[in-house]
Amino acid sequence: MPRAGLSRDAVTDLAVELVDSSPDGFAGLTLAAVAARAGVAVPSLYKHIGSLADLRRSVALVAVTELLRRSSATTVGRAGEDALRALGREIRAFAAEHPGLYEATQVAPAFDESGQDDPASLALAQAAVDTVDVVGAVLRGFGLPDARTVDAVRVTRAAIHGFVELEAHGGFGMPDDVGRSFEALLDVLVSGLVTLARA
Amino acid sequence: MPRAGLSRDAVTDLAVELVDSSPDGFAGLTLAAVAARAGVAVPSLYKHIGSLADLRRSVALVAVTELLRRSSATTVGRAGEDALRALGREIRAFAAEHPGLYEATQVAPAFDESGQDDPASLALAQAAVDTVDVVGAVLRGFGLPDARTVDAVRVTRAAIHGFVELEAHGGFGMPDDVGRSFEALLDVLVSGLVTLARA
DNA sequence: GCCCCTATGCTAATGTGATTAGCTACTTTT
DNA sequence: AAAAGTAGCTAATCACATTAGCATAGGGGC
Repeated sequence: MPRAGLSRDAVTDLAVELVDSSPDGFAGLTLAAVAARAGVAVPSLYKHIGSLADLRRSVALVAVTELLRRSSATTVGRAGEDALRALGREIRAFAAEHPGLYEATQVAPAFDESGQDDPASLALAQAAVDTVDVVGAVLRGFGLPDARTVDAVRVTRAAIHGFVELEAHGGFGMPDDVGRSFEALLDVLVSGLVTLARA
Repeated sequence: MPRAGLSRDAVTDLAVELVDSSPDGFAGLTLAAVAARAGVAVPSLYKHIGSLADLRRSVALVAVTELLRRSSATTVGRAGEDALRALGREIRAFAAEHPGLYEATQVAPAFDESGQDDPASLALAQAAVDTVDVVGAVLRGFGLPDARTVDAVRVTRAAIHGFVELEAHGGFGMPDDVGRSFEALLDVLVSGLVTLARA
């Protein structure tokens, strides 16, 4: 029996491909499906990953890392309203191109109450924090009072995430152009944040 | 063997209770768990429901119907900004009191491409439309041009849903008061929609 | 009050998926 | 070339959904 030459990264890569090509998205991530792609029996995967939950977190780390990369890339050299609009569009584009990965972006790290958190979960938590920090940096240009910054970051994340989620799950039944509605969301966000900064 | 006296509604009610009390929320809805609560063997449930997916949609119908009821109740007699704030707070409160049901609210009706949609799915779709219509009615008070109404409804739904989702899934890591951030979301929404109406 | 019929419950069996245990053989190290 | 570790395998177990087929409870008709 020849070896398949797998590794943790190789398995994760297969899982990432699967998640974005499966009609079930992130929920379609099963060990059976990954093993089939790898040309290997299901239990063989356990030589490289600890469990399905572990693999899910690996995929989540890839997802958050990529979202962070794109978020950073699109906002460097921009400020204020310009940066916020670019960030919003980039997140929406990421979700459109990688629906499974976008879902994975919401996976929580494993909290081990014994304090023995695994490194992958720590990395995932850190990447998530970094991604939120990008939003904070983008909002610096709005001149919000320090006491309101956390609120503004939450509002921004909520608005963009909510839109992308509803869009991805077919939550918009009307035939009207969704891209236009997203621009309206950005308009509302920009003018609302400007008002919030004045309060 | 005495009969358990089940019915479609009784099974759905048990499922509704389960979904809100299970730590796994809507994902914790399994036939095994429902059967245990009913004091019945798992296959017995099939006398009352068609499948797990069918039961999920039944729960979703209960959830959307209740959300619709509360949304309507809290907005009657209010208008404009007042109505929008009340609606937002009510949806957030519903999600806090019934996390499982709030999740269920996002379940899509079954689309049978043969055109043979079952009545439960039609009812679910109708209830969902009615719920979105409440948002539309609330926004009437903002004097938006007709061409912008759909955008505004989408923006409003996205913002509120996104916030509630992130909050429910522990997406807000900072220790700052989340209720205050939600009020900020409503502030941003109100001032943003007013601006949108002027554009 | 008795019989029949249907609805509601059951057990048994199948399929999918995750996980663990234990075996074997490839590949690298010494 | 032997030793050692690693990466694959099969077999078995567990949870859950689903289907098939059986038994009976309990109400409607006589």
